[in-house]
Order: sequence, then C-alpha cells, then structure tokens
Amino acid sequence: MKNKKIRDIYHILLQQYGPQGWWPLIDLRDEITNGIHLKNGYHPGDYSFPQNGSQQFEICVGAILTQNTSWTQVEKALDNLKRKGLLDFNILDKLGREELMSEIKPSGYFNQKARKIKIFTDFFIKLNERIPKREELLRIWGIGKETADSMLLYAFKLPFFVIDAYTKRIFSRIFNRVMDNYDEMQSSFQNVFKNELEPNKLIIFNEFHSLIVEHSKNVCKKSPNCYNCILKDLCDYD
DNA sequence: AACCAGGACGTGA
DNA sequence: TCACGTCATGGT
Repeated sequence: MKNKKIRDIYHILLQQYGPQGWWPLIDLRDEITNGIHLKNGYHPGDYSFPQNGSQQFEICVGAILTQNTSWTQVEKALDNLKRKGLLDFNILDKLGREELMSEIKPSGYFNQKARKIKIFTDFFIKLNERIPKREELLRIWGIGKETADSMLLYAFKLPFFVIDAYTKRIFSRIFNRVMDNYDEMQSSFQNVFKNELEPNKLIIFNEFHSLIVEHSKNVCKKSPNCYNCILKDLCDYD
C-alpha cells in the first residue's frame, strides 16, 4: 500500500532527525552560524509561530529568496536586511530597488528577486492581515506553486503540502519512477493525510517537508549515499 | 574548477 | 501543454 509506505517514511524520518521546527526565522536567532537552524529560540515541536505579521512577512521573503538557492545564502541576505532594519514590510515598501538589490545580493538572482520582493511587499500590505487565497498568490509575478505553498503552509498555517526538487528526487528513487508533476504529487500526499485532524495535519505537513529537505541534503543527495540511508529497506532505487 | 543550491518566467514548437 | 534557456551568488 503506497499510502502506508509514505506514512512510514514520515515516521522514520521524524524519529531519525527529530522535529525540525520550521520555518527558520532569523529575528529570534542568536547568531548566524554556518547554516545551522537554531530553532528560532523556540523548542522544536513548538508550532506557536509565526505570531505576528512581521514574522509572516519574513517567512514569505525567505520563501522568495530561497528559490533555487541554498538557505545559507538566503541567511546572509536576510541578515543584511535585518541588521539594517529593512526586514519590515512598511520599510521595504519604500526602499529603492537598487538598494534592495545590493542587500540581497548573496542569495543570487538579485535582479529578479528584488523585483519579486517589491511586488510581493505591496501585495502583503494590501492584504491587511487577511489570509490570501492560493490563486491570488499564484497570480503574483515571481510566485509559483512551491513558493505559494511554502507561504501558505509556513506563514499562513494552511494545510498545503509543499513539493520541491528534493521531494521529487527522493520519491522518484523510492518508487523507482520519475515523479515530477507538482499537482499530482501534492494531491497524493495530501490524500495520504486527509483524515488527520487539525492541527495535526498542519504539523505533519510542516515537519514532513522539512524532514525531506534534511534527508536530501545529507543522504539522498544528487549523488546519493544509500549505504547509510535510513530508508533503504523501503526504497526501490536501483 | 565544474557542479550545485528548499524555482519561476519567457519563449518557441 | 512542454521542453529548454535564462537568471547569479558562493559552497564544496
């Protein structure tokens, strides 16, 4: 049964790595250190954040900055903004695009990303604390399915399963067939947990995605290290 | 020193 | 629809 297998994988990864406590906020972190998520000053397993619009906004900006970019680079960009007091929607809204570009430079694609952030900031302010629909996020230039779902799940706490390159890679290997259709994968994952009640479903979606990222970065890399993979008994790869 | 990183958009077929 | 080029920095 495919659904049971997916549930099993979730529990194995959770046992292996523990709760990840995403999304990594920088404004509560002690310091920037080599890409380690310092759990934001919250205990892992504490899902009480984001607690305000400022934290929601930081998550959304991070979601844009991390498009096809490693998180360590995103941290540098966020840190630049934060230290100058620019990581604030009212201030970013007035900030010149040139200056924004230079602050987010370490995260790459700074030309496009500065434009994306400016457009999104305008949208976020006009939300005025309303929770956006997925369709409206997708209509915004620079926000595709993964970015929209990351915002919805981690900033707005709605049960959308995030599919990223890691998710596609891991499950393509586990089921030994190419899985790269976003909508198809998302609905099948959401279907696996359709009977979970809130807030459990939210917690599962939150942790599962971040656990997939963790396992992909360390073990199920582009060149996989299957020898000490905790999932090898369930994996049909090779 | 090539390869890769928590994608999205524009284009042509 | 779909495959492919483009965007850009800094790690390993």
